Amino acid sequence: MLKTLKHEAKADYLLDKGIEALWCKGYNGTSVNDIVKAADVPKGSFYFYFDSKEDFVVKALERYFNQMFAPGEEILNDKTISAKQRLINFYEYRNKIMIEEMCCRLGCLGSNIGNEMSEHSEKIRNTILKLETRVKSYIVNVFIEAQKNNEIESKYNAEEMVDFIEDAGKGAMITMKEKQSALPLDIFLTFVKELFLK
Amino acid sequence: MLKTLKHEAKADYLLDKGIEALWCKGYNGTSVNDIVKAADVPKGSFYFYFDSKEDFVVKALERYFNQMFAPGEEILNDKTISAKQRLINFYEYRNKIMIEEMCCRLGCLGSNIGNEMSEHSEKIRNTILKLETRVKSYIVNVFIEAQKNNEIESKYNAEEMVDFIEDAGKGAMITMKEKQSALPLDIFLTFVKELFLK
DNA sequence: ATTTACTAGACGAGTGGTCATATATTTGCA
DNA sequence: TGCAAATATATGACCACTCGTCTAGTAAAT
Repeated sequence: MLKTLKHEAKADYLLDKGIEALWCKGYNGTSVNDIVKAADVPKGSFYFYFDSKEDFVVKALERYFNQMFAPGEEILNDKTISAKQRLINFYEYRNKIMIEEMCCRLGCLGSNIGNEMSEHSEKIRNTILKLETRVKSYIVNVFIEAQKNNEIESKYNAEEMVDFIEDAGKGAMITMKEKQSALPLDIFLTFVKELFLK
Repeated sequence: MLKTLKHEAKADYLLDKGIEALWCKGYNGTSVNDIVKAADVPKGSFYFYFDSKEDFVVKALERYFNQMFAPGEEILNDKTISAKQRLINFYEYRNKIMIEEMCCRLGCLGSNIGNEMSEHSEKIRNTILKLETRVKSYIVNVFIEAQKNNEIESKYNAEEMVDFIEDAGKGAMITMKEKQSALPLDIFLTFVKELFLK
């Protein structure tokens, strides 16, 4: 039991170091060597903790989503604040993370890898699909709550509207990287609020 | 002069074959070998026609945008049709291309490579920025025309709104790849029309 | 004969992945 | 409790292959 915990701790350490590299350089741009060097772990150990590079990336994505979404989940669940405001706070928080912490250069690991690998690995594609669906369901719930409270126009299908907004956010992050500017995220937020207004 | 034409024709041929591979597998997923094999050209020739892989990709992006945007430009410039309808036709056309021709699996070469390489190659980043800016300016012009005709709500800044819509389209293409479904593009179009309505 | 167009194949570095061997750590039993 | 047997973890050399690039050369045109 203790050894299992130690095992998991080291695997997580490798994942954390690997996430940094993957986030910046993508799947094909990141080698197993990059990961073990960053973690200062011998190459052979990598394959003791993970079956393959693909397996590593699947687990990295799961860890990334769980870590990144935890604060967002809290924001969305804070019942002391109106549903609509929670949505706005959530998107503002996410923008802030992308701008400040990552200097407009990295975007979202999930959509980076999703864009690069969906066509080439079913395991990775399905992992991202599953994780994004989970995040989206939280947002949709708050969205529906806001519609019930008449804070957001209720003629729209909540699922579809959240899909659209999430996609607009994904695209804004690509343009953010291309322009090395936070402007696309600002514009994104402006129009999200606009859509809520209807 | 003749040899220059031949030279250019062969370079273009390599570009066309390379675009296919790049589109599907990205920058780091596509090797120089992949390109020369697809074109059935000896490997050594590659560096006779291009300075480097990076140089090749810059030229591939330019060729891709010029080829892909030509029909779109015609649609946007067809003065027999109202400005607003031209915009809708343009986005419908683009969706159709992405869905039918590419089976929801490839997305846009520009934003694929932009997402993968912006952080790692200034040449590629600036090329994509330049090409996307050119496309966007055409759209903005038609957008402004539609606003002048009162076909589209004119309280919005045209540049910003087109930025937002273009980003929403980029993101929808990522999700399309992840889901292997055209639905994200359909939702995108629905909300674009909705935004126009205001 | 000289210049120009083109190509084969080698170069060193790096790829994902394997494996034999070595060392801790835990376990079952005396 | 002591200790051997079993298990878990660590290590880096090594595999076959691919990477982007370049040099030295052949083929073709002038």
